[in-house]
Amino acid sequence: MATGLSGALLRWYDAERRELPWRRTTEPYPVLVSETMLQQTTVAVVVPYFERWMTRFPTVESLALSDEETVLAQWQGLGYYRRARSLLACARLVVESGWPLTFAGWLELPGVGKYTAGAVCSICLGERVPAIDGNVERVFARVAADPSSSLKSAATTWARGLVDCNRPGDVNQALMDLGATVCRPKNPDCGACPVSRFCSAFAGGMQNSLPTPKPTKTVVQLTHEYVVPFCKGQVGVRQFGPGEWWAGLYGFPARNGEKQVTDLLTFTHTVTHHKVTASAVLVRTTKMKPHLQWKSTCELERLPMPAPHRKILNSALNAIYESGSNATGTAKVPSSAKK
DNA sequence: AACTCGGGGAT
DNA sequence: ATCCCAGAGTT
Repeated sequence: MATGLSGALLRWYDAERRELPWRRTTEPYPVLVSETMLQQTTVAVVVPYFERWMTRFPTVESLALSDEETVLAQWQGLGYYRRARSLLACARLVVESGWPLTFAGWLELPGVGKYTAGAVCSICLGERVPAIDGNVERVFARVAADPSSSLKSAATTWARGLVDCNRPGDVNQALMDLGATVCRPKNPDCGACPVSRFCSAFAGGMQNSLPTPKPTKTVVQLTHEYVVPFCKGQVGVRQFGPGEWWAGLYGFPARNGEKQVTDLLTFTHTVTHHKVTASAVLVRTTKMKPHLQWKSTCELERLPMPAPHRKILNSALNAIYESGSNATGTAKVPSSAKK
């Protein structure tokens, strides 16, 4: 029987926990998929990706037998595409050698760091190891009223004591649920908090000034102009190379002085500390430039593209189908071209 | 320790 | 517009 803070936390968790699709099981495969998707990504965004992924790759064997492009296509739009490659590599290692049975074994898998190893081991194996994410760091900073700018080490020591019980996986997930729904970054709901009586920040009325905010990085402004080449019903794309953003994924080439263009759209997207103002134009050509890969709309659906380029593609397909609507008015925008 | 790597939702 | 999210890997 857990007592004190962890006991109050678990009682709250049993009553208030979020019902999430990956919480229906403690099998390592779905748990690893969810934990990988959740790295630096919000729960609401992950849920539909997780459901689709488990339908497309229901078992670790089915994932291991897939090719990288198919895997990346399932991941497209989630960002941090290294995670998808790591997950594929994990699947192949696991099919070869079996699931790791210890924290140290999990740490050796690609894309599995201390957080993910702790989460999977505690949830699937019942190992008493902490899982320190941004939520847990924030909860710790407030409970301990710790103003430090580097909380990882102290939060780990603190959480090690909390998970030393019969339900380490639930303690870890309870801390994250608490951080996500009650001990929020802004305006924490201390009135609804099950551990407020253990919280030093609450006692001192400092919950809104902890944790200490990190210095903001300066944002670099960039402008990217893209061209969507169109020829005989096919679209020209290129694969991003090593060292480029979105290496290995597909998208559109930079505009290079093309005339006779159709304006498509202008929008901004943010890549870490870069703010890019992107614009794209459509160019209808009569020759398929050989340095590009020419794809039908059907093939484009299955191609892994980062979100901004998928957005450009959809805009281009809309423009093409509008101008190409025939006398019978039967031309339709493919469902994949909807926003 | 500092940096890269995506994208989106909440405020 | 800013913050920050169930972080990991590299330099």
